[in-house]
Amino acid sequence: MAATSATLDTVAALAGVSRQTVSNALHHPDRLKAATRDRVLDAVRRSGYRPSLPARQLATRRAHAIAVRADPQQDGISGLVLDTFFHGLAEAGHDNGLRVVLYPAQATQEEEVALVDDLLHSRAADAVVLTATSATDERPTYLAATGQTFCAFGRPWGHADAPHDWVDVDGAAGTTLAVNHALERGCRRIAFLGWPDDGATGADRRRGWAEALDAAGVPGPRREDAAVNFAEGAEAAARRLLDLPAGERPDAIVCVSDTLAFGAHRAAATSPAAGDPPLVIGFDATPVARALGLPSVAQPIREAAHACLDLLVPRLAGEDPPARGVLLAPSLALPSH
Amino acid sequence: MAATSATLDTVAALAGVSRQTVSNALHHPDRLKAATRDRVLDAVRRSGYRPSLPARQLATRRAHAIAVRADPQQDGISGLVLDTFFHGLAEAGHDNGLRVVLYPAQATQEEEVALVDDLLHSRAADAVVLTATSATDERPTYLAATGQTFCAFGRPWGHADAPHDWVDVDGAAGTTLAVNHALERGCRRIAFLGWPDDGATGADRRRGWAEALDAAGVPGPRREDAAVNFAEGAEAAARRLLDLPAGERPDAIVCVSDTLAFGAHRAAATSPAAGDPPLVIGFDATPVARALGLPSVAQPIREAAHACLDLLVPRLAGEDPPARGVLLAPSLALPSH
DNA sequence: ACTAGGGTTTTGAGCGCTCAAATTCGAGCG
DNA sequence: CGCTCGAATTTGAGCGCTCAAAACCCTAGT
Repeated sequence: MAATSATLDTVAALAGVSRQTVSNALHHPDRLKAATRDRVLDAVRRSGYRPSLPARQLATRRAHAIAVRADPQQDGISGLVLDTFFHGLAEAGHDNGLRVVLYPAQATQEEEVALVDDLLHSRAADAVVLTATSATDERPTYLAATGQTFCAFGRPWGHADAPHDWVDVDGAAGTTLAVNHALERGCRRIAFLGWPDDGATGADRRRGWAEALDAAGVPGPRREDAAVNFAEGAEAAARRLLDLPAGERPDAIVCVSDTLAFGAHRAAATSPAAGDPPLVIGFDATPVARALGLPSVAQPIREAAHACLDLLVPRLAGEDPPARGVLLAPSLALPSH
Repeated sequence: MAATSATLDTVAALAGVSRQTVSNALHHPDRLKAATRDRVLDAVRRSGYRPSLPARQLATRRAHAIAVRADPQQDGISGLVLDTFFHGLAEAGHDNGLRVVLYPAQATQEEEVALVDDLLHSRAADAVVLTATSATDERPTYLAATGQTFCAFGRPWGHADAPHDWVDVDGAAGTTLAVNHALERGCRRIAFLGWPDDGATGADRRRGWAEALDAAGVPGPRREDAAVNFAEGAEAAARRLLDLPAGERPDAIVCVSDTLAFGAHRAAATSPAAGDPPLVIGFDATPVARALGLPSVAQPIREAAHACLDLLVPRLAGEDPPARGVLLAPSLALPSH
């Protein structure tokens, strides 16, 4: 309508009240007499007023935004998880009046920390959501030390009771689900196909497998093998398992990722079949697992994003959130038919 | 250092100059005498000064940010494309002093347009990058009509010479690459597996296939079939092609997506092999294609993101960008071994 | 009628920056 | 040696909002 967009003063003049009254009508309607409020809100409508975010940011000294890292790329079959996380964040942020700003991943941790520091100090964001955390990650330590507000997606593996907020998915619970599913399907020799490195995430998932077998009191030797997230390697590793003598040949393979499950599936399909092909179970419920018809552990990514905001929102309001860390339970995605 | 963070005035006092001189040292170093500039910059360093983004936004009436939609989810095997696009945007934005803010996809186009309108008017962003555009998309029309600054990732299919900036990947060129690769490998009966709908993107890719065959002057009947982005359907469709009599059976299948390629690959593997299995070529170069060892057309997503900014940056500066639309050439990703 | 007292509304003072206009400085020239 | 002119720097004003405190207005109590 107007040549230049409406401001509080414009609306105030239109409604015959003061600037502050308009602000109150918008943010503290209870402070106003009903008649005034309605009159003002009507003026707001007629003028097409839109509050200026920058002005609000400046006055309140808050960005009303959170930052999250944009990863350059995701290897392996498990992509698209981050997409979902971003959307969840944007959605939950929107519900809380927080925008989500992306920052590009940097080559080194130092650069990244500097960039985050900058975002926070220049008031482009009030808090950061850290993704892709690992045991050797310096970022949480630094951010915590400098008193920044943040929430990590990933447990503070290295530092057991690190003093910061985090959200994670219970990997062990996921593999336990997988094992129990295999048991229900009548499998008894349930092998594990993991990652060769000793990363915390992989160890956690392996533990869930081992504990589930313990709990079920399954006898017999326990087989496992490992490969990096690469289909060929996984296929070879799975084949080693399947080439075991008939009595020891696994009838199920619980995999630490869908990439490995993909490899295992190929091995199973081409293995000199002695009876039924083994049940292969993946992790991450990617479209690949779905396409192959493999069961796969599904992480509640959207919920994780919302959980991050549930921690961050009170924190930004100066209150303590209900918990320091949130551990979410995954589910098992079964093939649709 | 300081209890409250440094501002221009803090630094100015420290360096014994005025506020504006500090600002100039930062943004227009040429306006200052070298000695002054150095002295000021030193003071900036010592004070740990960080410019306040909101203050700058308010004064310049620009957000120095662009908005992009966070999709709830991507169906099919082609995920991760968006991840890469986001990262490219964040990266290119960072290089141009623009932040990237995410907005959650809305249920309806009206809601989405309203949200975008809000972002732009509240000065949370100066421009929008539209993704997932289609022929029936009202968003470009509306944004153009209201004079908003934006760039679409996807050609303005419906409206041939729509008056807005866009970036897209040349799908026809991609399938042409695929056909030529198949020809080089000695294939002569090159079929096409497309989508059943008459979407512009699918039609474009199909055209590339047809034209490449024309150009090569390949004789014989031209076979094609279609399926939605779903592995089972694709497998069935591919099987129909492969069940053709020996002389007509395709020796290569160019697919409109990796999801379809995946299905075709399965059909090829189980088909009553008459000679060599057919060459299956996918589209999008997802990890699945890589894992299966299929060639696949790779879209230059990162470049597309950068191209969007190359259009938007001049536009935001009030100049005309070098071109209205940018059509990027894809490449063919061959299996690594 | 007169004044507390509460609820309602307005005023004043910035938040930290950038623009434009005004001022000061310093050399070059007659 | 004063004067002009351009370069270097400063000043003033304001971007549009929120906070706190002040001013206002009414109703109830005596």
